[in-house]
Amino acid sequence: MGRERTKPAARRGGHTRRAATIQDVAKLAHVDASTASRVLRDDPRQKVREATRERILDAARVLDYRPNAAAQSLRTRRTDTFALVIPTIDNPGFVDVVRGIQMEAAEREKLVVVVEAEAIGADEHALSRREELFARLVLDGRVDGMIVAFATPEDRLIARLAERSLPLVLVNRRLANIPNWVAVDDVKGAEVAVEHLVSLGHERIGFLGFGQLADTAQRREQGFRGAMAAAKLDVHPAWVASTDPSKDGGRRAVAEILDASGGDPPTALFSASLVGAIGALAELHERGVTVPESVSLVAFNDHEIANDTSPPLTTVRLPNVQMGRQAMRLAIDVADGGDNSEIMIDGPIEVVQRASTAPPRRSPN
Amino acid sequence: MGRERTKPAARRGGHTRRAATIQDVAKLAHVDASTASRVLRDDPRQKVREATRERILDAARVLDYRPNAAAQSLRTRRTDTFALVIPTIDNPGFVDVVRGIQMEAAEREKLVVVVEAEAIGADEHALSRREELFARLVLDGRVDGMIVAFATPEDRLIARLAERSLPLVLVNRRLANIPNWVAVDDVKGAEVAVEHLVSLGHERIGFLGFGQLADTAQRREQGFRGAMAAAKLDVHPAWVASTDPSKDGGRRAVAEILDASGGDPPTALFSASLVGAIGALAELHERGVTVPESVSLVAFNDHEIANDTSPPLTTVRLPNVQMGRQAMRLAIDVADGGDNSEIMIDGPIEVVQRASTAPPRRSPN
DNA sequence: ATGAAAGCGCTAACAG
DNA sequence: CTGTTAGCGCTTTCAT
Repeated sequence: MGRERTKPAARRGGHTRRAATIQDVAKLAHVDASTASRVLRDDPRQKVREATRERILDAARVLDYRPNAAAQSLRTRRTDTFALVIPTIDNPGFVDVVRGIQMEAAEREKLVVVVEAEAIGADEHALSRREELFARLVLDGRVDGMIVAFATPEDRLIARLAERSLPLVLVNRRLANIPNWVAVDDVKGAEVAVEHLVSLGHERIGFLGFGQLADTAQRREQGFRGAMAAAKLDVHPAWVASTDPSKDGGRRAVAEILDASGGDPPTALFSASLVGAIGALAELHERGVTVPESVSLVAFNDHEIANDTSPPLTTVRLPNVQMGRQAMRLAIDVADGGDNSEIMIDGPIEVVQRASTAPPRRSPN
Repeated sequence: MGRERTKPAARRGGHTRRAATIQDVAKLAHVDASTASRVLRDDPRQKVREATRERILDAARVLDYRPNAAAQSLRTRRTDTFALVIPTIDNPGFVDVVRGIQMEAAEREKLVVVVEAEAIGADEHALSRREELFARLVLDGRVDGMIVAFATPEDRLIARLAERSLPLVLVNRRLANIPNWVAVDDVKGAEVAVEHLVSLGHERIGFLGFGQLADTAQRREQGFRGAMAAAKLDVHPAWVASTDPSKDGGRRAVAEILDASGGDPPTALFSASLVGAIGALAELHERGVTVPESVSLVAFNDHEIANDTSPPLTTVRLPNVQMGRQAMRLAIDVADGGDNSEIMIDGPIEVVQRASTAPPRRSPN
């Protein structure tokens, strides 16, 4: 690691004039601070004469007044800030959800602290560091609530947070003892994928599962099996593989199925994960199995990246942005003392047809 | 937008017992709050008898004491929190930088608020909403400083922030009047890319430029031209195109070059952006131009996604994680009253050879 | 080595 | 309709 070329510089980074306080505003407007406070937050419970209000507003404008967040939250015990915990930023499956959360937050004038759990590290000290960080966020009153997305159920942290009975919302994950969650309909998503393949004429359909520990994984498999049964199709045990939700996991899952099914491979595969499908594609390509000619592939969750693989991947798009928005709303509600709730997003679930799915080569009939 | 299936639930989301304050700790340890404070922050300037210290520490442990962040920062005027502003989370070029920033922050026990500028919206009210959000972050004392990454120079916001002389660090962007920046060596990165192509035997090399307004874009072009000159190669004007840094921009840039160069197209292209290169690849594919047989393509900035295109993209990898870490360090330094500095990251810059580059078909000689 | 006292900037009863 | 008072939880002189 090279030494950087540094050019120390001119001025110091210090602030200039001290920021105006509400006292300053009050003084300038010839009123008491409490009156200024009422006007500035337009407190609905208290009437203020129009002339006074004007004077205060003017004063605030003149002084460029900004309320001090620390003082405000020390007093009110609210920060208008929420923590969002995700495993990593670098997963196409998360992007829309994060976006939805941030959009909703922006509109409701809340701040979002994104904590990337993986960034905290994976060494031996990482776990305690992570706990420490969570503790600081939550227990020190820096946030009004917490949104945990795509958590791994192993995570003891969630359990510990739940104990604290701090407003906590789970996204796309349901856990015993955590009363608040928002999820998309994984079962239906999987069904839609299978129905797409069936409508193309496939009858021998395999399943690439990921992260068995996550409840979403189980529901996707359940949806898969349900749709297969509904279509009166058998699920050959050798056509089902489960690994971890990564590109490499996708490769291994495909390898497993291909190796195990011998001369009797499926004509189509449903991957319960988009990154997994990308890995699967790579493995198929390496083995000379053409897509979609020899085997069709459809993945759960859509993202622009599906356009860039070869062939472009057919996917099932879930209402992820909506899920994010709803999660943020729920977090705000709960922080405001609202009731807990369990929310299943009822948005559109649709196939985004690209080039990786086609009728099976020898259309069975 | 369908109504969600909501199941309101059991308990309310309220907290349980009130958190212990430093007063509680002090009382339990039979000392004054000020003494407790000294021990708990292990203030180096003040000696405390070992026995007393133990008692206080024990009390804190027993009560599970956590300092209240708001009170602390109201008093000390520090939040140990920094804002990170990025255009969007969904850009492979940003991932490593964000990761670096977060890692460094975790190690230095700082919190990072990630603000995704795009998430704030693009409608007519978005700009003012964005300004408002920035204002709240920065001016309300919620953060000790701000890291702005990949900013678009148009952004008036930065200028306004600079006026406030709040600790502000630019990442991968240099702007007049902003004294703090951290950047990788774009010029060298571009040179390395060109040298790679030259070493393969290419002499007719085109340039896909992006986002002319950004200074990085200019430096990459400058590196390109410099390396071409150094290799005594001409840059045909028709081989240079500049669009916006998006997939579609990449498509258009390629189209432009192919259309303009007629029967005399370049044998290799250097794309100053990874997403741009992905678009370029798509356009080439659509036009039946094979990569790398008909034209080689190398992109600035590496990311795993480069493995998933077809063919996999050769890239130049910059020390982006290092840049992120350094940015965080600088932000902390400046917030601590340290001197401003301009830092050029001096890390490894290397070609990641994949399948999109090869010697030109008819090796010139 | 420890305690007493003051105050950061704001809001929320309570008076008037 | 507006002012007075008190205090959120913490740190920091200043005494002792």
